Amino acid sequence: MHFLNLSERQQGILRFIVEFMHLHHYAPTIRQIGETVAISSTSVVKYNLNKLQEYGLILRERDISRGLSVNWEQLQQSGYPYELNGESVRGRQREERLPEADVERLRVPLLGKIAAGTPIAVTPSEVYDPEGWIELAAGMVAGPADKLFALRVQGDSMIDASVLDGDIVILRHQETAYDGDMVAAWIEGDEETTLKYFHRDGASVRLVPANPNPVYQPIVRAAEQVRINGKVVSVIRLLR
Amino acid sequence: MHFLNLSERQQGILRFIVEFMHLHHYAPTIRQIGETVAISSTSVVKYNLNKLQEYGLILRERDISRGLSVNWEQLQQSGYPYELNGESVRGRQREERLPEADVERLRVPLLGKIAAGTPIAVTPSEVYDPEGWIELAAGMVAGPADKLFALRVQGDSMIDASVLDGDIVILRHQETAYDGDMVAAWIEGDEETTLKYFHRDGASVRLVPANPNPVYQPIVRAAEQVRINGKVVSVIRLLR
DNA sequence: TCATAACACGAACATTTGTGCGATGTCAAC
DNA sequence: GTTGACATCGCACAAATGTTCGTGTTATGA
Repeated sequence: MHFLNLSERQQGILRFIVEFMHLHHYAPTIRQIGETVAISSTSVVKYNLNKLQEYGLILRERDISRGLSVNWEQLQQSGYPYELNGESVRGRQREERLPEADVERLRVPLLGKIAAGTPIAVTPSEVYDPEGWIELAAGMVAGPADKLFALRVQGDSMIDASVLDGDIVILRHQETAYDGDMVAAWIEGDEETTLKYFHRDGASVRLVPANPNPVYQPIVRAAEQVRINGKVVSVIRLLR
Repeated sequence: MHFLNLSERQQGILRFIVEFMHLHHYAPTIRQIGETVAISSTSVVKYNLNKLQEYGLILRERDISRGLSVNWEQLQQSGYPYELNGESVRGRQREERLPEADVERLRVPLLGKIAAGTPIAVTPSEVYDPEGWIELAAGMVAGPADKLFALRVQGDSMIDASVLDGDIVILRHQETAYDGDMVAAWIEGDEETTLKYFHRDGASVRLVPANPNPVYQPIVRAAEQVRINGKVVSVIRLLR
C-alpha cells in the first residue's frame, strides 16, 4: 500500500504517530491521535488504526496502552515522505537499534525454553534472569534484526517441525502472521505450544508441519484459539 | 552511576526493561516489571524507577501509561552488561574487540549440495572454489574452527535426520568418527548419502536417524561400505 | 436507483495502569 | 535503645486508555 493511496485521515494519523514517537519515546494514545487529526470519536481512530495495521504499516497489541509501533521498513517502502518531519525515518531506526551498534553481529537474548506442553512465557513471571545471549551473524536471519529472541527447544515434541531437543529457535516477536510464515503458537484448548506453518482459512487457521511425512498431520483450529508468539526466522542445531 | 552499583533489584528492573523494549516496541508497566523482578508492590517498583530516573538511566513521564524510556547513552556509560557471562561491553572497548573479530566470526565455504542420491565429493582442492561463504559466529560450531565446510540440503531425503530441503549443514571434514557423532556418509551398495548418528558395532556400523519416530529405522552396514565424508557440527535453517 | 461496503460518530463500558499513603522492616550512627 | 534514612509492602483510588455497539453518512458499482 503506497502512502499516497491511504485516506487523508490515515496519512495524517501515520504522520502524527511518526512525529510523536520521534518526540517522545512512546506511542500516542488513540485519543491523542484523534485530537490532533481532528477525529472526535475514539472508535474512528481505532478503525483507521486497524486499516493501517492491515497494510502492515503499524503494529498494535490488543488492550495494551500505547501498545502501538511503527513498521519502519514497511513505512519506507510505502513512500512515506519522511522529510516532512524534519528528521528522516532512517534516523529514527538507527536510534532504535542503539543497543546493537554492531551491524554484522547480532545479539539475541535467549529467553527460555519452548516445549509442547507449556506456553512460552513472553513475560516470564519468575525472578528475572535471562539465560544469556546468542551471537549470530546478521546473515542468519532474514528481514530486520528487530524484536528477535531465542528459545531452546525442550523435548522431542516439535519433531514434526523437524526441530529436535536442544535446538535453538530464533523468533521474531509478533502476534500476527502471514500465510506461509512458520510460527510458534499456543493453541488454547489443546493447551500446547507448537511450531508450524501458518495458513489462514477464513475464520480458522491451518497449522501445517514442516515435515511432509503423513504421520504428521496439519491441524485446523478457530483463529481465536491460536495465539501466535512469534515468527520463526531461524533454527540452529549445534552438535557436540 | 555504574551499573554494578545499582541495587540488585534495580539491575533486574533495568535488564527487564531493556529486553522488554527490545521485544515489543513499547515500555512495560510497573506491574509487569514487578511480576518479573518479583516485587509484589507497585509502589516499590515506582520507588526504584524513581531511583533509576535520578541516576539518569531512564526517563519517565508522569501519569503516562508505559511512558517510560531508556537513556541509551547513559546506559552504555553505566557499563550495562549486554553479555551476561562475559565482561561488560562499553563503546570504548570496541577497538579492542576488532582484532578479535577474526576469532569471533567464521567464514565457512559453501561447497555445494547434499542429496540422498549423489555422493559428496569434497576434495581439498575444491575448497578454493566455493559457491559462496557462510558467515557464522564462532559460537555456532563446537570444537576447532578448521576443516569446516557447508552444504545445502537438497530434497527431503534427509528428513529422518530432521534436516529439511534448503537447510545448511556445517561439516568438519574427517573420514573417521566416534560413537555418537552425527556424520554425513556415503553408503556403498546403497549408493546414497545420508546424515545419521554413527555407532560402531564391531565390524559393522550402525547409523541411527536423529528422528526417533519409528518410521525412521537405523541401518546397519559393514564398516567398509560406509564412507564418512565429515562430521556434522551444525545445522542451520533459515526461514524467509 | 438501490444495495452494499467503507467510513464515521458518540456514548457507555471495562481494563489497564500510575499514584498516594500509612505501616512495616533493616541497618548503621549516635 | 533511639533515631533516621532507606527500602519494602498492600491497598485504595483515580486517571488513563482501549473496546464495543448501535446508529448515521458517504462512496461505489450494478
